[in-house]
Amino acid sequence: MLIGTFSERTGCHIETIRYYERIKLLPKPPRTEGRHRLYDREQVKQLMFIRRSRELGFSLDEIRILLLLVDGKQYTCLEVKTITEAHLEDVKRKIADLRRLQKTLAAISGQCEGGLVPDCPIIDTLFSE
Amino acid sequence: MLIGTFSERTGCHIETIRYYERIKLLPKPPRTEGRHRLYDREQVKQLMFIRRSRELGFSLDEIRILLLLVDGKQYTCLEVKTITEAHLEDVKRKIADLRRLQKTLAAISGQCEGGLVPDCPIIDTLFSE
DNA sequence: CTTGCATCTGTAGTTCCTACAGGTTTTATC
DNA sequence: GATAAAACCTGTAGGAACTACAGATGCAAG
Repeated sequence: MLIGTFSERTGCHIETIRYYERIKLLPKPPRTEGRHRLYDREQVKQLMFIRRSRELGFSLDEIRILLLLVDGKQYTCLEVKTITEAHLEDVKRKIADLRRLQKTLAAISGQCEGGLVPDCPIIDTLFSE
Repeated sequence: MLIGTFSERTGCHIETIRYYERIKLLPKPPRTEGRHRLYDREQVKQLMFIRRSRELGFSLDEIRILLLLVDGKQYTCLEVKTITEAHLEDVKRKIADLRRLQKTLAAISGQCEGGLVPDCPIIDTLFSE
């Protein structure tokens, strides 16, 4: 598949795909005779993983490590354990934060149900020190 | 409290705090006679909210809107419903993605338990098309 | 009163994209 | 098979969200 289709399937802009290739986050794909890039399904999965991880707030460097982890063979067992455990903590915290945000948003939306504009400082009870 | 303490309590770099003030995400704080910034607990909450939202992948513009939402009185009831509902969808998807990531990481970590370096392509079954 | 640390303003650099400009390749149409 | 439109190419410049100085000022302690 050409880069346009690849872009559509992954929801990733064409420019971003070329950027990821430049910084070596994605491997250099084979080309057609006219030098157009060619991708397959395997790479769709990989780019989806990258895109979603980015949306979840992981940096490209963190994603680079995650990809190597999932790929296996780049790290020793101890390193794998250390890195995954750290990420697991991070992921748990993010889930907890998102749940709280979800509740707040639902509460705000609910208050509006009756035609009232919400005015209580809900934020106070959330994301506090 | 001075900006140093404020920075510690929120986990936000001093430069970032000043940057947020410059782009009007944070209000201009009162100053001491020597022009040093003064913050209170209320602002700690607000900045924590901003920081965590950023970690969860929201843009500063989205956060600006979230802050106005939570603050009330900036939007009509219909606007509030529309915006919160859109964000709720987004939040739900993020939680689902994080859960899958959590499972993957746990699986990787688990495989290592026995001293084995993981080598199966777990990524294939996750974050696919 | 001076030494050292925190803060100040301002600017330049980094990361992660995003948007052209100007040129080539492919594909659809006549 | 000519040609026009769409998709692709490389390269560079711009934008968002920080981050890291440099050089000056404020302030508390010895």
